[in-house]
Amino acid sequence: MATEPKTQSRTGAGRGVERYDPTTIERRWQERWAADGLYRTPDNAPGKQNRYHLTMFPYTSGDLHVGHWFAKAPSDALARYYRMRGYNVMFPIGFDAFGLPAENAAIKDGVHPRDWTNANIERMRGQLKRMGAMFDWQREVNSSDPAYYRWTQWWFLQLYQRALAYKKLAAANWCPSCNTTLANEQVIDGRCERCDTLVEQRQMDQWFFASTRYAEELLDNDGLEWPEHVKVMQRNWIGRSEGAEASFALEQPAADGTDEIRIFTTRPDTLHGVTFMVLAPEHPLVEQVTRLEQRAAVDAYVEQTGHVTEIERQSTERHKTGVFTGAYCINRLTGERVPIWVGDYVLATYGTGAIMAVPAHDQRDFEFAQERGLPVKAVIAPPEWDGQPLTQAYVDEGEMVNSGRFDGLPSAEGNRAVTEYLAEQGWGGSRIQYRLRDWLISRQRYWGAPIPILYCEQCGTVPVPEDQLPVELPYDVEFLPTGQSPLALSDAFVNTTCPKCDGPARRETDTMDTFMCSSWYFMRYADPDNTEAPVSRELAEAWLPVDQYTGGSEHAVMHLLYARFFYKAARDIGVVPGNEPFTRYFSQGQILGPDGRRMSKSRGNVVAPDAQVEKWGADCFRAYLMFLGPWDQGGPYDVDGIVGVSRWLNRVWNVVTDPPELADDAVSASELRRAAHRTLARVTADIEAKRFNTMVAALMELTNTLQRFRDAGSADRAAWDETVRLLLLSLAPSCPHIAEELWERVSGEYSVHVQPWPEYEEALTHEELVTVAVQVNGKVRGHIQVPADADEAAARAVAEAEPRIREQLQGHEVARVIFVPGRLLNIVVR
RNA sequence: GCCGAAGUGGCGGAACCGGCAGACGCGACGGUCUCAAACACCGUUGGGGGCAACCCCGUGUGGGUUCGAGUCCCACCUUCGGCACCA
Repeated sequence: MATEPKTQSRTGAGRGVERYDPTTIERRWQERWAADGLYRTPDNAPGKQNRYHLTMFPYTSGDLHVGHWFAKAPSDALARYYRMRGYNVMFPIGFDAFGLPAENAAIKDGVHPRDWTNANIERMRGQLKRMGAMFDWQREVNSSDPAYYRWTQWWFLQLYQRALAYKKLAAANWCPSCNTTLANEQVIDGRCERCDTLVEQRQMDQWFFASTRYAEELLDNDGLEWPEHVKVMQRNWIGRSEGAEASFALEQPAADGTDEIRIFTTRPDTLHGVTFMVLAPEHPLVEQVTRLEQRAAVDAYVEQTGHVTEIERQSTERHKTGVFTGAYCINRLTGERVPIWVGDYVLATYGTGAIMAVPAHDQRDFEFAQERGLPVKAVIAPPEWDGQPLTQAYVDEGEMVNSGRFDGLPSAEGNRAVTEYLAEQGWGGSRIQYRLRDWLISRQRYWGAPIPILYCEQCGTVPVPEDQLPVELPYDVEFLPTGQSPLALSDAFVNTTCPKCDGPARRETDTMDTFMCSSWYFMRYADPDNTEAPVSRELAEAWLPVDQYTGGSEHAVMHLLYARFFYKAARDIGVVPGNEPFTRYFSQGQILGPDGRRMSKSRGNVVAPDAQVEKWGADCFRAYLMFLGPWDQGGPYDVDGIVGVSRWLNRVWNVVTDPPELADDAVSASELRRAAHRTLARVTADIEAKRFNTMVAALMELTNTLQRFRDAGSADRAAWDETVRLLLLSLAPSCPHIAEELWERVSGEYSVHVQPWPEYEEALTHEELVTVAVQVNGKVRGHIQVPADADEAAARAVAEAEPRIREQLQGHEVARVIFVPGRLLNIVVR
């Protein structure tokens, strides 16, 4: 039992027991668990099934915030529960250690990104350990460690070999504040996801991953046990459209021999209604087709649209600008001559970067045509159309008119017929288009994994041979706020020799998007020290895919989509089993400041977890975060509410360490055991459904029941012991320290965390006597006590014996009786 | 504009399949212990009425289905999240 000197409680407890002191017991157990390797997870545990639980690894910002606790504490409770359920559970942790803030700190404060990051890891590791989670620290990964990013580079080479990584010159999202390019997913409302700066477009030679090649497979997420809204967001992001591609003949072929404009449309049934074409300003044909007399106007327009920010350009409010090129093409279906315009409402990056404009049946084309007096030709008849010119675009389906041989067909059939006809004639055919763009991974920054490519004067683009990995980041570089990557300024890094011809070569100076590091970190946990491969096939099969992933929904279309793409590529490379990285995913809500707004230093509403832990203890803080509300909702952190959880844990402590007089007592035996088993049933169901708030409430109720018996002075010995035992076991996942301490005191055993999860007795989860509400005409008029298995006749007999009920029934005729066993009796009278 | 989620006491929230609305907490109020306090302990706490047993009203708004609706259906309002010239 307890070995340290007992401190006397103050007046309140009044019973001369030792007080609950979370700080002391939490430190002691954390040390003991670490010393014993209690949370080391073997790759194979005889007789146990492996189960992989994962919480997103934190970015090394320097301090854990309440959000980290909110994400990780319930996730830990879940992992601990499955461990008690008999699984060999892996619950690893590591650090997402590459990224911009480290480099910005270097520029601002003169600290090297590596030192800054490592110091942060050191601090965060301590904070994470204070949480008392069952992390297996021997599996820790650090994405900025050369032993890790060597494999990030290896992955790049595998993708390169399979032509899944390629370099192209394209308009890229450029954040002028971060001085780097961004992937599409990292631009939110035209602004940088990190720093909120307006994003510009720049033509740049950049590395991409061909994620669109997996678009169809990524779209298929039905089988995943993920929140529906996340699956919907991903489907919308991928944005599959079925339609047709069609070729329009240029009236005069371009200088380079191009003789057509290709467009994508989802409405081939409107092809006869084309009255003009629009090219995106970036479209290569703009330069080619523009006629002499329009050149000045077109050049000025293209120049001007280059200065429009992406957010302005994409605003639907903005009126549609454009300029005529002077050139024409031919609608092959009608032989009509169609003018070619340039307009920035057409996006260069979607479809072919050119559209056929059908003002009669597209709102945007209609607006464009109206302003310029371009003709509107109706080819789909609106219902009850009188043949008069349209005053607005009719965008719904209808019957084809003015469409020659296709007249009379409804839109759906028309789409098919026109597409087939285009294919027959060699003018196009059916096509599927995605909104998803290939993933731009080049970053013009230092603190990331260097792209393992070099450029040789003789051999061109040469991948760094695998045995020469990692391409290490040089430590000794200058961090200047020039907008140039320090790598580009480092001669020692840039200048190298070609592995093919031994001639002089220059290294690629861009680094990889840090989302690349986080796309495979969960594989590395399975085999963190492997020097031959990112993960061995054997261990990949032992652990992957992840059984339960938890993290914030801000990653719904970034990390989670990239990781899915990456896993499919890894599967095709032969490294991992299965098709999806995360079988189950749960997205927790966001914890806000006490004022209901996002916590931020500038708002002064940041709650520091360290202070909460110091004041209340880790168990209390963990349980309070679980108790706040539904985990997937999040919400404001109410600093005053935690005292309720603290009082509860004190009650748990007091009731367990200072039991009442114990004897044989049939009444308390029955009541206690029923309460215990009912609670266990609730807690079990709640944990599995991740309803931690009601789980804590159930545990509080059981504690209150125990306390009631303690205050009464006596209880049945066996039932009391059983109830305390069940309370501590079901408390263990959420409050591991106090559960361990009290478990040792009552049972003398170690550790509560290796105990099997108890089974409840079904029969004990129901009451023997139940209270049934008695209604007359749907209004509650009284309550009766009946045996749980009483039938309608029995319940009615008891009810009608009640004076109040009899009074209500007097003078009325019973029309109907509804009986819900164990709950309610409703007597309907006339 | 489109898609998704949600509106319940002073506050966070609970209520499995349509069956006693407000579990569990916070706060507030009253009390105990204390020189005094508290993160100690006990009690009360949706609103209104009644001395009382009790009665009436009440889950964003308006309608509907039902013996019975927070829960189902229709319309609307509000809030939050996502997407937004994607042809």
